[in-house]
Amino acid sequence: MECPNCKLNEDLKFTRKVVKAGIVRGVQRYYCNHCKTHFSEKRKVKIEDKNSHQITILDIANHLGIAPSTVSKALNNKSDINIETKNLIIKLATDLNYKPNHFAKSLSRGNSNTIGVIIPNIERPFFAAVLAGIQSVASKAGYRVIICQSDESHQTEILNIQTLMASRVDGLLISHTKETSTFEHLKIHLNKGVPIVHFDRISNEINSSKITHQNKEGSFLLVEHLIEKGCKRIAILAGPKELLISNDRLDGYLAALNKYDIPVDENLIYNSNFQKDETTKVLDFWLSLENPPDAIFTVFYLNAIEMMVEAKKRNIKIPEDIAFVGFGDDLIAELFEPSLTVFHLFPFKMGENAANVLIDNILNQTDYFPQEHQIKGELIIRKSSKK
Amino acid sequence: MECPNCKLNEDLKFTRKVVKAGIVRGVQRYYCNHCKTHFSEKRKVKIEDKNSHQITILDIANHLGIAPSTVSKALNNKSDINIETKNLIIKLATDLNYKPNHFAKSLSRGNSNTIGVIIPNIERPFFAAVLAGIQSVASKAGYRVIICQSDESHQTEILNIQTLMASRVDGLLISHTKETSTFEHLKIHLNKGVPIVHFDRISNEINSSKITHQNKEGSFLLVEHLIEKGCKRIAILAGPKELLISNDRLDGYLAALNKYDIPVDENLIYNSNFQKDETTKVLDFWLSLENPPDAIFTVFYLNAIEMMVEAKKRNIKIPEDIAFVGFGDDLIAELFEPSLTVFHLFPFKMGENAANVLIDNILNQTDYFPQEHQIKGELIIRKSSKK
DNA sequence: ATTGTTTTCGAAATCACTTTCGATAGGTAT
DNA sequence: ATACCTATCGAAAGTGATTTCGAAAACAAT
Repeated sequence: MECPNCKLNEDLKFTRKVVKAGIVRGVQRYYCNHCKTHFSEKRKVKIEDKNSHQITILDIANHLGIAPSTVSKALNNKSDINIETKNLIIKLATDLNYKPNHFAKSLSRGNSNTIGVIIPNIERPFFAAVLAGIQSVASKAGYRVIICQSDESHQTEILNIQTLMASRVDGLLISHTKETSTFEHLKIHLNKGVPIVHFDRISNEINSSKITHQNKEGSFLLVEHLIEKGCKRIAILAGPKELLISNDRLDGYLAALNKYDIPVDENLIYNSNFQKDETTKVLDFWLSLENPPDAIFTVFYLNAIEMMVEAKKRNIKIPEDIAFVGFGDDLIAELFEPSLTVFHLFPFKMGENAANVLIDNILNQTDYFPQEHQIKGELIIRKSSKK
Repeated sequence: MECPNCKLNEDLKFTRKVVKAGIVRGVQRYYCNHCKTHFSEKRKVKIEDKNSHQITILDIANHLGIAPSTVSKALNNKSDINIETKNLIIKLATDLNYKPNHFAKSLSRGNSNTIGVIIPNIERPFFAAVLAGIQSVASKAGYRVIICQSDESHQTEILNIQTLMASRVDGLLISHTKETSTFEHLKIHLNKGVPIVHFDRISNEINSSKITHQNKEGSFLLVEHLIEKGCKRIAILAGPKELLISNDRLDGYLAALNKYDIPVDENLIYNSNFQKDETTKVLDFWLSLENPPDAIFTVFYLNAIEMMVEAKKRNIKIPEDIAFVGFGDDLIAELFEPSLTVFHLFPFKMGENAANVLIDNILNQTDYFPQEHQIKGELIIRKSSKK
């Protein structure tokens, strides 16, 4: 091994006095006893390094013989700059195909231009549509979107929040899991000043902005429709008691019964966690009653489909024996036979709305106040309730 | 206005000699004629600044009286550090709830720990499931995921790619639009060293890794199944000619006909772009033929459902008059009446596989070679073909 | 000409982290 | 004791932006 220092000084005869001096990160280091200096094997420089160099504001500044700070001003529409130099800089920047480095920008500015979304499950068409709405608004406003799935697990939801906060998102859009009933994990961050917008599965324990459906109104309309069709014993498959929207929908049901003086039968109210095969059991339970229901309202439309499948197996005529209605809509609700009467939701619109509110909150961070919006739905009457 | 400098020196009598000196970024500046110095109104410091201070490696270093570089080594599992100091640092880091700043890390390291995904439409259950698979693998490997939708527009796809590259993603997962037939916009980045993995709608013009279904095999099985059921005139609703997968599926169809010596009738082959109402027109065209088909195979299962809806309106018996089979699967294919015979795909698995390949390519960036995988599918026979 | 005012520019600090590499204390053979 | 070697540490230089603020040129008014 030759000491590069001695070699440079042409003291070649001393290059033998080189000894090893440890290995650091996999590269051998040496010590020269002649010039009393350390050195290590040079790493090979990647060839691509030169090619893949991205244009920086420093490059632009050098080109023009000006300071990087001036370039920054030009590219960020700051007032403190001459219009001519500004145009010059912008022209060169486009010519050179300059792309700002988001990391440097975020590091320096302390924001990320990114919003985080937490949803229970991306494979549910409803949430996919919400996402699409969020994306469309966010990308127009120049925000990137990071999506996390909680998979209906409270623990995962907490982890997701940590991940997103570690990514320094500027704001958070969230729809809670079925399990979530404590909200401390969210409050901490809201208190730190990160705007939070709830959609669909909201929480009232947090002072966040909230986007909801017409949960109560929709239920009311569906049940009222059943009553008008002559149904007297209307069962409801409600959601988990933890979920606010379940209770809202239940309230709508109760309100409709109340308006038409129909007595409430506790046997006909079932709170479900939507476990596998749970709908079948509930259906059989209802069928086993002395006075079985003549209509079934499920708070989640797919459960109505599941129940109709089972009902058909049991030779029950729909809607003659039992009518069905559900909350939410989908192609399958339309094409299934009989097609399902539903309260149709507009998830894409909900996504757009939520993203708009969040971005508004982010921009007015110092003094924003939480907003609450409701997305209108629509009663769609199909065969499953046409007596 | 008092000059802070003179005030400090208690030359209070001179504080009047202050004149305005322009406005910069909205704050008034002044010039003191006594001490010949400029100054501006101090901005109010945000109160939250103190609260929201995130722990940095410098904080840890100061606490322990060591250098930040040492902390960095400890937190990144580098060898060049004593195990005891390392443990000390890690303990303090967890105690202080230290979260690394991704931006600083990315800026310094030159990578982002993020992968980009471009899909035509997040609302298609198939792509949603692929995404779920990608997410699950990526998050386990510590990668964030940014998702873009191309909305089946080639222009949007190009924009998406630019966005993702500007975000410095470490790798790209892409499924092309129906329109995409040129690939220069991708090649540029592949050549710059960004690993690319194609899934589902792949391209053979790029030297990328590719994950596909058993397109040819699946088609073959579906058509063979129809032939075994006695069908003689099998029509195919094929996809756009630009898409490789369309052609693969068409090839499978042709191979099956060929094997069983069934003549190919050009009238029974239709390349569709899946425009609104196109399926109805095609169905009517086929029905108007002298020799109408006794089976229809659609390359996209939803088209089969659409056609069955129309066929039922025309009092055609399924499968007696015409049998139906489709590529891809969904709850609706199972619950529609008659239920649809399909070649079932495993999109979640495809997503997992694609993400694994991409991450592998990223990690072995210097000398990786493109991989090609095929995800197995499954023939599921349902009522629509049970003659 | 003098004084007052605005506009424009750039040097330098900052953001939080990584990486390189010089230095040295301490450990083993000989 | 000497020669050789290893392990560990920290100073310093990036990484690519933004922001602050001093300075001076340019302009305007008296």
